[in-house]
Formats: sequence, structure tokens, C-alpha cells
Amino acid sequence: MTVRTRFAPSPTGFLHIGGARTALYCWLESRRRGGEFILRIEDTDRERSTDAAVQAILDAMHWLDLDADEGPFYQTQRLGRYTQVADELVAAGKAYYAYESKQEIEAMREAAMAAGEKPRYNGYYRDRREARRDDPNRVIRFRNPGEGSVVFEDKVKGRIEIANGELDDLVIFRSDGWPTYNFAVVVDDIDMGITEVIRGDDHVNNTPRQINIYLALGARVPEFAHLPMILDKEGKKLSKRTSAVGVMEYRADGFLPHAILNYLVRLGWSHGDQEIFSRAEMISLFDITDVNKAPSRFDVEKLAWLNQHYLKTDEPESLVAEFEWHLQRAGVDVGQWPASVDVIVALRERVHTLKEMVERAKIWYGPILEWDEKAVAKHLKGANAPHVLEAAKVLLAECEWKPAQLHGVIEEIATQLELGMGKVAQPLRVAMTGTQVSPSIEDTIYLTGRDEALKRIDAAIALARG
RNA sequence: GCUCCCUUCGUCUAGUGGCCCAGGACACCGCCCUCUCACGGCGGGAACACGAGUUCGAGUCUCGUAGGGAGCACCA
Repeated sequence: MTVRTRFAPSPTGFLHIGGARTALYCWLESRRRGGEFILRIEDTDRERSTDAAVQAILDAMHWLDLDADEGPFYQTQRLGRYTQVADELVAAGKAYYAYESKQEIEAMREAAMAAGEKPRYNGYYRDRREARRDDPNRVIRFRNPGEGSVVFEDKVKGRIEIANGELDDLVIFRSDGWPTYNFAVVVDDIDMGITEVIRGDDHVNNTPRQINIYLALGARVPEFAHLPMILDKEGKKLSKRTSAVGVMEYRADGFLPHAILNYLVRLGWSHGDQEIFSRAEMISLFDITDVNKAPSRFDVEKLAWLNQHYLKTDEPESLVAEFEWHLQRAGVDVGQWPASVDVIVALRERVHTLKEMVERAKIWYGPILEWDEKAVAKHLKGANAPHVLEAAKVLLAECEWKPAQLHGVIEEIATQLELGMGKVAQPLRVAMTGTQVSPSIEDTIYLTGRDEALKRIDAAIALARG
């Protein structure tokens, strides 16, 4: 049988980091086993679902390049089917109408809690067979087995057993005419032929009741795998207040999609000591049964390390589009001097994110130069600085404008003036950037461009003498 | 409260009874390289939550304790 997995987010917000990992694991499991990956939008909560959120999730999935073979399917378009299945269940006596108001249910729950018991429905309408078609409180409840227990072998957590006595008759159709989550997922997963249900472990406790619905429907029960949560740095639930949670926020922060995927695949899963995984390696090596049971913390530092790893090792050309996306966001006109590829090559070993790269590259995209006082005092005020700058001014006006040739120019100045490389490079570096820190001096000069470099040298000479 | 789940360096993890006085990676510290910053190389500190038991032998098996998490909705 073909393996079919699905990612089924509810569109109540952006795709967050935990959702992205779930999606990745679903995707990987289907890919490795030659199966199919389905995307389904669980939008039955009409209050909280928004079109903007749907779009945000689709965009993020696309950016991460987690392509679905089918979908997106929308639960709101399948109402007829849910109604049909629920009616069948009622007709077969496996579900029934109930008419308590929300307040009555609430009172029932409080009474149970007060008595030190687990809050659950008391089954009042279980066998009353009342058909009050226009009662505004009418819901459909599933008749859960009262005896025995549900056992399933979770691919991550192992064997889980929950007594049916712990479960009550859950509502499968709300009084507003929409199905509830626990019912809609089961109907969908059956109809869509899902063989592996991979989701967050906040659903572990829902699984037994869902299995009972599968059984009542005479459907094959799929395999389950419940992923542990991703916590923040402090070990608390990830929240917007303490950390970035949206996948697209990480994009804005300058992370690469495959770096995020690589980080996520290693969060809760490993393959020996391997840290770096290409897409192909992830696909061939990942196995949902190897995923750890314990929750893990999200560590941006390690993500940053991976991000830099990819900045350093990817083909620079392949980074251009994403880099220019950031340049534009920063208000820089792309397409002018210097070429993005050259900037990337010069900076990729010095930054962890594309956002930082843009920050550092700004000195090459405009004539504005701020002079760092310490840098000026230390490297332009010395006795040698004017000579170095004058010599550079002459040689730079003539030479071929390529890093290798520029390197030759620096060496020539050093030889001529009998100075060490440091004495030559630092004044020039300050002249080019106004600071003491930049890529290699030849790259720095190259990226500045000849006209601008000469202007900056003049300015530096003035400063050196002033 | 009840049910279910989890527990190896600060963090992500390796480890499926002897190969472990616990290995790798991130972070941190030191040294080297060096035109600055980085990159890279080398080295360092740093963990089996606790307690019983099983066993010749336990990070690995069992049971307790402690701590953490999730669920108990006409939300997903």
C-alpha cells in the first residue's frame, strides 16, 4: 500500500517553527518511502480561521520547498461529506443527538471537578432517541465504548493504552452545523487514504477517541506518530513574546530555508554524529521511528551556525536571489555596483545571516561614510598613513580593477615604503570603510569601486592631515 | 484533581547490558594561522535527575521518588 502522510494545519496564524518541523517530518517520511504527501487546511473553526493565515501557511511551505502531492484541501468544502457520515453513524446507533446547552455542560464539568473526578459528559441523551430538529442546542455525540481500552503502537512514543472509561461521548457535530476536529480529521484521513498520521504530541490524548471513530466506521486505523514539542531557550512553550516563532520571521532575520530544514531535522532526530544533511540525505536517512520522545529546545545559535555553514558552502550564485530579497527590503537598489555574487563571497565567512550581510554590505551601496573616531586616530593619524594613501591614490587610478591585481598594488606599496602589510592595509581599510573591520583589503577596495575608492582616499588624506 | 507522556554536558544529541571513569556538534575558554574581522587548525572545561532492585556487570532492564510537559471544549 502506498504510504500517504498529511500536514493539516489550522489557519489561525502563521506557520510556526513547530508546524514546520511536523510538515518536514511528514514530507520526509512520505518521500523516503516513495509515498505521497497531502496538505489539508483544517478550517472548521469559522471564528478563528482567516484567508490571510491560509496564504501565509502556503507561502511558508513554498519558501521551505515542501511541496505537496495533493491539496490543499479545505475542510470547509467538505461539509456535505461530514454530514453524511455523521448521519450514517446516527442511523446505525453509533452516535446520537443531545440537547444540553453550553451552560449545562459547563455546570456538569464543574460538578465533576468538584467531586475530584475527570470532567466528562454524563450520557443523559445516550438512549433517549429524541429528534428535536430545530433545538438550537442540538449536537451529535459519538457513542464511545464504555468498556475495555484502546491500545495503539505510536511510532515515536511506543505502546500507549488508554481505558475507554477515561473517555466520554464527544461531540462530533456542533450546534452551529459544523463538525468538530476529532470527527473531521478521521473522516478526512479515511477519505484521503492517509496511512501515517504524524502530528504534534498534544494530540496523543485525542488518538484513542479517534481510533474508536475509525472502528465505528469500519475503517482501517492508520499508523500514528506523535512528535514531542519544541520549547524555547528557557524550556517554556514557544511564544511570540520570547522568541521568533513564525517561519517567515526567520526569513526576515536572514536565515536560509535549507538551513532551517537542516536544523529542524536534527531537532529530535539524528543519524549518528552527522550534523549536515542535504535534501537527498534527509530523504534517504530519515525515519520517523528514530525520532526522540523528549521535547527539545530551540537554539538559534546552532541555527545560525548551520546558516553560516550553508552561506559558506552553497554556490554563491544560488544565494543571490535571497540576498537581493534582503537588499530590497533594506531599501537598496539592486543591479548596481557591486555585483551581489562578489559581496556574498566577500562576506559569507564573516556573518551568520543574510540580514547581517546586508548590514555590512551597506558601505558599498552609497557614498555616505561615517568615520569611526578610534579608527581614524589609530590608523590615519600615524606618520605613515599619508604616504600609504598617496601611493595608493596613484596606483589605484591605473591598475586593473580586480582583487588579484589590487592585492598586487597593496604589496607594491608595502615594498616601496618598506612597511608590513598591516601598516598598509589598515589605513586603507579605514579609508574605504571608516572602520577597522572589513573583508580582505583587496576585496574591500574592489567592492568599493574605483571612483568611490579614490574619493574616499582623498577624504582620508584630508582627515590624516587635518 | 484525573489520564497520558517525558528526563545523558548550558543546548541538540550518540548510546538498544560489558567497546563508556560516556562520543560528536553548537556555545564558551585558550593556543596557532593572519592586513582587521572572520574562516580554518589544535587543545580545554562541561552530563547519565535521585533512590532501590535485577545482574558477574546498568546510561542501557524493573519499580519507586522528584521535576517537567500535554490532554481532560460545541478549539484545532
